[in-house]
Amino acid sequence: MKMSNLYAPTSKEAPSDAVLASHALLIRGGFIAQVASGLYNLLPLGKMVLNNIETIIKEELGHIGAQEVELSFVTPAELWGESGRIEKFGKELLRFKDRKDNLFVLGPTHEEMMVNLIRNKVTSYKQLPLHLYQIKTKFRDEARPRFGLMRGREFVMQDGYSFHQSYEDLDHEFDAVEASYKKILDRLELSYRVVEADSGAIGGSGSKELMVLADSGEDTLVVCSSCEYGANIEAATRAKSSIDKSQSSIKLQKVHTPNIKTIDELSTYFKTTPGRIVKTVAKKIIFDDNEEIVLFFLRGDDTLQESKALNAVGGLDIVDVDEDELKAKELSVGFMGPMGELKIRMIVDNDLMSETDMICGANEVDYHYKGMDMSIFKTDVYADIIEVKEGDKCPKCGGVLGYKKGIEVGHIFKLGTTYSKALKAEFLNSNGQSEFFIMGTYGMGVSRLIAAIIEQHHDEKGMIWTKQSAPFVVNIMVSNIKNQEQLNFAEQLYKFCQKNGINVLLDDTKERFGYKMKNAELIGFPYTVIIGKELQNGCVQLLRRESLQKTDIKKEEIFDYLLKEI
RNA sequence: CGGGGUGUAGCUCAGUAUGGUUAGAGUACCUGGUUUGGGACCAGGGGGCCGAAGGUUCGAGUCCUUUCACCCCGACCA
Repeated sequence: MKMSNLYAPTSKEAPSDAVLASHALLIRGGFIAQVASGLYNLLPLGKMVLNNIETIIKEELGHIGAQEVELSFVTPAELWGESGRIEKFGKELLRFKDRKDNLFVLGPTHEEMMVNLIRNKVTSYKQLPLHLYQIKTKFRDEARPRFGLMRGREFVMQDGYSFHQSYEDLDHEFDAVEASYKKILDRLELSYRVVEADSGAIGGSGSKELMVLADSGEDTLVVCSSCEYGANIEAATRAKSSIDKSQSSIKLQKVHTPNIKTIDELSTYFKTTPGRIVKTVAKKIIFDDNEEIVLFFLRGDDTLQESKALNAVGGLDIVDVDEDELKAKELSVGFMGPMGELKIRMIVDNDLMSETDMICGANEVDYHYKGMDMSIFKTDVYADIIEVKEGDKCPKCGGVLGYKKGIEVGHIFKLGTTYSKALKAEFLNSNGQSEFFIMGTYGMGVSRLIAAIIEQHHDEKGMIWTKQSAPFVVNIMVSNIKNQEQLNFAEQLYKFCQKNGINVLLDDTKERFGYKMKNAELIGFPYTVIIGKELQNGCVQLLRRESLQKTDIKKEEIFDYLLKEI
């Protein structure tokens, strides 16, 4: 490819609405162009990078026996009715009707379609396991698309679905996909972490996310500094805290605490640590057909993790409660607690189990109890509902936990029979009995990976592509194309690269040296061979994008040098 | 869906508080010339329904009403 033919409109200035480096650089480098909110056109350079990533994914998934298919982007709404997700997905599903007035949905993910593809066709355990995947445009009408390719409404995803006759077999495939996904990220030279994820309302027996580490990431991860443990903050756990519990014989006692409401005020007043105070958090939980106020109890120095809280009660949504609603339940802010005849559902954090000598609200203005014993609760109200803090102890090794930010580029999920049941997809086992398929689902955000790579590989001058993702690995730059000697040598090297399978671009534009250099740095070719004034001394220069170091190389040696280096 | 912000040349933005020549700059683009190792210089040139609709006024980019789009924070996100 010659630069003079390449459609890559670059610009010096960043678009005013780009916040993330990846977003700004992709636009400045002429990789993408925005169409509307969350919709982007991929230009030649962007498409090349996407192709490169897809090639790696296909190679790696091929190694574990997954087969590529391509399902229709337009999907019949009936299927979404069968699984019940037409309601659950809500407005995120883009619906429309065809000329015959049939309702359709643009596919946001393809569980239903994939189950439909194999049901009544895969009918025997002898045909299992089966892993089918596709790399395909998805559409989700997100409430708030943002950050360029990071969170678009239309995006490219690799989505795989596996079918099994046993959970052991699913576990096997799950591990194989994890290994395969890690290989893909390794080849893209990304630094990442595999973390435990919230399985959410769908349930299932396990779910992991692959997180590319970047400060700009939208997810908060809890990671251990001394072992491999990592989890999304929505799913992270910790070792039980070791609060000193020396005294246990103190009797329950009501204490006048005039206008003392906050955990800080209470710990000062009682001369104790926040960890010995029971914090009461009231939330409204939305269910399918009703809503309910629930009290959550946790240590004063902990905070409620809303996803965990929601999972603990099995609701759809968790929202704040206003003071009037609390008063209607005879609760008052600052003095709420578990004591008394409250007809309210209560959930207690695991960490409080079997504690004694705690302080809690008395459900009476200006009063608290001390000497409270947690044994008043039955064990079935306990759940893990706290948000792990930095500095907490690792549940695996006891090491120190800290936060990191991550970009979710992959999610693997043991689905079980959720969809096969809903869509009545069965096979006959070796005893001739009918069983639902046990499924796994695996997704990787291909277009998001473009952004993720840049978030991890860029500097103030531009993008820094890795060899496997770069649109072109070598850029041959002719300093002055009016110089016939330079041009001739460049053409010679260009042809040599092409013949030897090196992905090469020849910058034969009429621009001046400075312009070409800035452009090469912006686009981020891993290597640029500068053919310029040093040629008269028999030398060319090799610029490495990552270090920005220029090395003089004898012109007759550059050929072998490139072959060796790339 | 709540809160905030912005729409003027391809791009980045002035101009709008206080209405008044033909709406500006930088950059990009075209032509000619000079330059040629870090986004060059000189001269000339093209490019605007001032987001859209309605209104007030002798007169609207500027004031009023409605509306649309885009961005940010939050909620949401298999």
